Amino acid sequence: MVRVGLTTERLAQAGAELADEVGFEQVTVSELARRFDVKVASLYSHVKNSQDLKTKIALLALEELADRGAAALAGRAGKDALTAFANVYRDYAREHPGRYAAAQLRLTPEEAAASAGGRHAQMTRAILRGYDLTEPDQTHAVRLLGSVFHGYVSLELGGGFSHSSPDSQETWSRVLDALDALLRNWPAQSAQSAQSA
Amino acid sequence: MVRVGLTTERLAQAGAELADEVGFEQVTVSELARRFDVKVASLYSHVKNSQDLKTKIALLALEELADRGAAALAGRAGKDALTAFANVYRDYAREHPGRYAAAQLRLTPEEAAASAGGRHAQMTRAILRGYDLTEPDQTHAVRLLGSVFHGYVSLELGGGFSHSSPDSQETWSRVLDALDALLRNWPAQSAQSAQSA
DNA sequence: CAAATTTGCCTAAAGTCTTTAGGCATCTGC
DNA sequence: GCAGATGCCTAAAGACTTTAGGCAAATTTG
Repeated sequence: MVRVGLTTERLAQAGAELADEVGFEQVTVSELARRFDVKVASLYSHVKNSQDLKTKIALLALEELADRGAAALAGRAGKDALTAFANVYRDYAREHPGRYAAAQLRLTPEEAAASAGGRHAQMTRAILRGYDLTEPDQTHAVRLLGSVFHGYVSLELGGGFSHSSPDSQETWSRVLDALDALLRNWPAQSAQSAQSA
Repeated sequence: MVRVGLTTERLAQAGAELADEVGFEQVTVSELARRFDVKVASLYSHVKNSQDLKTKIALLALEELADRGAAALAGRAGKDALTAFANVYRDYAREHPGRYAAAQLRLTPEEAAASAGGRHAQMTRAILRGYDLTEPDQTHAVRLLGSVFHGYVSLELGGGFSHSSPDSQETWSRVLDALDALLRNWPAQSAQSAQSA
């Protein structure tokens, strides 16, 4: 009975690799046990259940993504920062599709609070320092950027932009141009949206 | 042995309702059988397997969404069309979260071709008729709109915008204002993105 | 209208994954 | 080196998936 040295962290790490290989949906406690050449029940000392394992993979991915974002943002401002940060998301999703899917897992409020989610929001807000936005427009813009990054990457990963021209890279560049232009020239509230608000 | 009259369509329909109630991930052939008060194996005459069931729910959702989009677009143009179409996505996701999740299922190229996906793209392109964009900018804009709609709705559904001010409705209105402004004033390709392309 | 055929739902069974309970061997600290 | 804690094990039950083969109800046909 040789001990292989399971820990929660190693399981999350191996789970993340598994997710990238077979897809986050296909990550299973059983498959993970197989990879460690260990019986399934053994994992339950380190992980509460299957959901818990998935949550830990999600938290890992959020941390990695936040670390990369912070590195990309260091010493950059304005459009340069915007582009670098956006590319972090896109590149991460392409390199680690399973982890990226994991990062999309719906967390409970407590898990979310303990996650790197706050860092992500802070970093997005930091990008906006290079533009001239005050509250509440800044928050609107943070949410817009999050939506575009996530939405684009997620559609691209789903194959939405393949097999059609122009290629996805070109659109991505132009979308970032467009966002930069929009942030430099953020429109005042329209009469229409004023009545609905 | 009373026959309850199972058909593929009724299964997809009931599956869609189940998805809205318990979440798309939790949709299971077994649970569906229970709801029809029928043995599990009986469903396998109407549906190839679990994946096939999910695909059929996804196709149903895509059709419904396209139908609503078409209705919303009729007789509208410009920002009016943009807003109406965007609200279709958001409202559908809020009314039918399970179906909306289903619509995000990754389809095979054949399934995708047979889906309402093409209608969605056509309708988004129709919105842009109210703005002065020529190819390839039109395609870039189609992809941007898809990204924002999907990204926003998906983050909102995940609870990303709750418990913080301003409320999500206000941001949504301002995001649509911003997109309208952007489309009316689409930026030329920047020097930066020109070199990368 | 009855016989023949098709169709729909059934029973049975095997495989996989999840999760809990309890046991023994291996480490750790004194 | 011993006592206790820890780590991985066996065993077992419950749920979902999927296939194979059967009987009865519906439909087609003469």
